Formats: sequence, C-alpha cells, structure tokens
Amino acid sequence: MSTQAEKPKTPHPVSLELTEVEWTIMKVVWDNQPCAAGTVQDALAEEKGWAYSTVKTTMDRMVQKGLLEIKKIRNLQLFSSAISKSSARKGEFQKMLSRAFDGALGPMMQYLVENEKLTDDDIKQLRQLVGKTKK
Amino acid sequence: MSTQAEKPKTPHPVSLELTEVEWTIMKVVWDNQPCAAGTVQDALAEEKGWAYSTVKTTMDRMVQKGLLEIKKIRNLQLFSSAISKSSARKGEFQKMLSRAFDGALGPMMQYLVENEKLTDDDIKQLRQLVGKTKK
DNA sequence: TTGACTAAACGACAAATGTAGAATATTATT
DNA sequence: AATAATATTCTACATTTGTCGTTTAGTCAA
Repeated sequence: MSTQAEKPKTPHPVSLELTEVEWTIMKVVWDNQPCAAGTVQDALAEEKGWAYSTVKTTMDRMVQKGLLEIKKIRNLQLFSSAISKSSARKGEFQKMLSRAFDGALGPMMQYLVENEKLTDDDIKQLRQLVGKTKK
Repeated sequence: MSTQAEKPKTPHPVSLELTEVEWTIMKVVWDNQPCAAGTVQDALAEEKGWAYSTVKTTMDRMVQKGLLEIKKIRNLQLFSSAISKSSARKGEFQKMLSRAFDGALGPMMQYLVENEKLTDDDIKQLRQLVGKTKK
C-alpha cells in the first residue's frame, strides 16, 4: 500500500456530534486555524482557565476522531478543523431535533414561536427569511 | 429534622439536560405515566431490546437527578415525570443554540432557512406562525 | 406452604468525557 | 555548551453514560 495518513477512527460519521469541550475548542480553531494548541489555550485562558494539557489532550482526541487535522512544522503541530462549521451545526441541530421533537421540524418551529421569546426583530427577520415580504 | 423525602442531587438545575437514553425513556413515561419500569421496558422492547435492569437502573438514576418521581403502591413503583416535556425541550434547544450558534437565534434561523431543507409545508407553516403574531 | 413469578436492589464494567501532572524532547538564548 | 522556554508524549483519574447479571424480596395461585 502507498504512503497513507492515519485514517480517522470514525469511518462514516453518520451524524457529527461534538461534546461540550470539543465545541469550545472547535470554535477557537475555526477562528484561528491553522493554530497551535498553546494558541487555543491562550484564547480560552480567561473564559476557561484550562491547563495546557487539558486543551492538548482534548485536541489530540479530536484528531483521532477526525475532527481536527495536524500539519507539523518542525517541532510545531498546527491544527486545523477537518469539518466545517456548518456540518457541525447540522449535527447539533439534528441531534436536538431528533431527541426533542422526534425529528420533525413542524413541532420544533411551533415550539420556537410559542416558547422562545422571539424579539420583534427575530420575528421580522424570520418573516423576511421565509419570504413573508408578500407585499 | 423531620421526615424528609430524598432531595434531588441537583439543587437548581440551571438548564435541563437529558442524555440520549434518558430522552428515550422520558418519552415513554410522558405517554404512559404513571407507569412501572416493566411497562417502559415493554414499550421499548421492539425498538431497543434493553434488559429490564438497563431500563430500571437508568430510571433509578433519573429519580436521583430529579427527572422522575416514584409513587409506591405496595410492592410496585410507579414512575412519573418530574419535568415537563416543554422544559426538557427548552433545555435541549438551548443547549443546541448555545453550542452551535453562540446562543443567538438570528444565526440559527438563518441556518434553518438556508440549510435545513424545509418543505413547502414547513415554510407555509412557518409563515403562518410568524404571521399570525401580528394582526 | 411451597413454588413460580415479578419487581426491586445491588454490584459490575467498559467506554466516553473532562481535567491535569510529569516526564521528555526541541528549540531558542545567553 | 549550559539554560531557560516551549511543546509533545504519556499516564492518570474521577465522573458520567450505557448496559447488564445476580441476588433478594414480595405476591399469588396451586
């Protein structure tokens, strides 16, 4: 076989799921990639105060899972995301939808309008998105 | 101190979170409460094939967490939900919102309209929901 | 009263998650 | 070359989650 990079442990990620910590780190990576683990730690220092090893361990695990990729430059590991923000969002959204609304958008929207206090602006925006501009 | 029922381990559940299995069980309970563990197991037999002890252990843990309540009748434990479906939904929705959209509804709706294939019916319904707010 | 059944109570266990300390290896600096 | 700074690797550990098997204790019908 030819030279081959390590294959992700997850062959076909049916539906992308990130854990809480993974989300936190992923966001920083999306905004700074390619970046080193230390950079991520620094970026989260204030908000989380995690030890370097905490961040690094988690990021290493994320590489295993195929969520991040590493490009090594000399001694430095530069991490980049291996999944797009929108696919991560899709996974999170779908999980919520299937758990709480049996996968049905209808009830979800119903809930949204009735229970999430939408500001007038939200409503306006929604109307617009949905083409309620129907003059 | 006086006779006191066991207090939930979670004093003030900031934001309700159910695990995957808990959601599965919770749904059955909402539809059949008050009900026995065996009833829940039966209801999920086909779909999940879980052992009685699996269901029971999980339900016991849910009682600990304050998600379920037990009323005992002779030898029987009848379980009921201690949280409403809508608060559970809220928790799930909020978790998704904060993780994937930094808690902002706007981007979420944007995503919804752009990336979740809404059927014409969905759109129509959304319009209606959003339209009937205002005169 | 004695089984045959149910249900409840316990204890277990592997995998995943959240966190981090310590030991090493690299690189950059006096 | 000897140090100080950094990164990387390794190991560890408490919790939570997902799953059960076993043991014990009530219940009921023969």
